[in-house]
Amino acid sequence: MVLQYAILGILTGYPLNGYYLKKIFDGSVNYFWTASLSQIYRELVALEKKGYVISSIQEQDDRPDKRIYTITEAGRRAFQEWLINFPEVLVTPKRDEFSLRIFFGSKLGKAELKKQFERFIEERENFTKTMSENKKMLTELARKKKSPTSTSAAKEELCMYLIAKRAQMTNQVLIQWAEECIEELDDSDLWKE
Amino acid sequence: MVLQYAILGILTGYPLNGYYLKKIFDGSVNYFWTASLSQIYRELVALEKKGYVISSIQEQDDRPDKRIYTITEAGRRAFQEWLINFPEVLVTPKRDEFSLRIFFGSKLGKAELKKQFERFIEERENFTKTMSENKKMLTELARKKKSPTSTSAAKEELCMYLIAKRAQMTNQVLIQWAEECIEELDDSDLWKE
DNA sequence: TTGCTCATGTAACACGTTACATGATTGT
DNA sequence: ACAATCATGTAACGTGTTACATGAGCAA
Repeated sequence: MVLQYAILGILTGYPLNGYYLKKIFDGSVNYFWTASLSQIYRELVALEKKGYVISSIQEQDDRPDKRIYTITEAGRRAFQEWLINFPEVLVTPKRDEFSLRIFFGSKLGKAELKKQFERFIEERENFTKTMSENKKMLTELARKKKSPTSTSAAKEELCMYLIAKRAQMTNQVLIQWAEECIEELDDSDLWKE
Repeated sequence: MVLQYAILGILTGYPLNGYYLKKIFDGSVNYFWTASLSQIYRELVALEKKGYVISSIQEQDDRPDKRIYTITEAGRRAFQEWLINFPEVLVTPKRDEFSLRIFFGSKLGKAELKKQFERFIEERENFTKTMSENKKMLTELARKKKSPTSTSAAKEELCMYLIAKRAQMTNQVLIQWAEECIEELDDSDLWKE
């Protein structure tokens, strides 16, 4: 359900094929909602069945043909309705294997634990870089998209900024957390290795 | 897969029935890995098929009978092996409907957006309280559990502390983020309402 | 010549959610 | 009287992952 609305939300801006939709996903929505390509293809088919999108084939000579999905009026209405009905209970299942492993980490060696925290920090620092690259992609896309008025475009930018800020802030605090964990391990004399 | 190891990890400490296992889950692992009761029952059956746990019925007069699951030697080995083989690629799918809705929030009114951020802050503040209550439950449980040595018990406590700290820190930063979002909205003149 | 990107999809399986069924006890 | 807690489970459905199949163009 939620994934379908995420897809509809992206399609309100511009018609897209599944493959490229996934690219946009990876550069934006992906920070808070992940989806695989096969999932996206499946949901696009489901959305077309519902009449929320229509597809058309765009032939290409050098590359494989594209199936372009365009949102319908019914799709726009459905998306708008979903958005307005902000529910009290939201979907927030958590699946963080790293935390789980650290939670049970007492059976791991000190060196191993430290190594994992260091790797974690590295990943988070890479994430910071990836984010700024994605930002470029999104601003490029924003230019392609004709917004009805400049105010609504500015509103969209604000919302994206707020979400990007969240990603940045949590990323930052996680790096700090991991650094403190390493310190904590260094200060601890529970391991003899 | 991961859920099965999470369950095994808990069962290394003490034999439990599904219902109470879920309670412990909600008070600890739940911060980074959620699971429903029916999922836990299903995985316990799967674990027994694999020979990683064995169950026995504990009859009760006043309450329904309990099916107590005890981890086997094979189960302990499987868990230990899983833990040691810290993979490079970890499971971290994201499903955060709140962020998704805010991301597409430009079509929402300013008042509505502010309301949602305020609600978000409230929830986060409740979470802080819940955490400290859970902490009490966990320390009670820790007393029931006989750890082979005091050092390993202390190690376990350290790991739990590190994970609790993570939950606290991210929670804290999310409250700060939401407060800044409200400010940002207040400062903005993009809405006329 | 090996692997990546573009491009679409199917099929099988694994995992997660929701609803249903049952029923005693305890607290408000 | 009503709701919550304790306690276990099944069944149907919805969602997510992984592997497979196909194939051209392009860069190292």
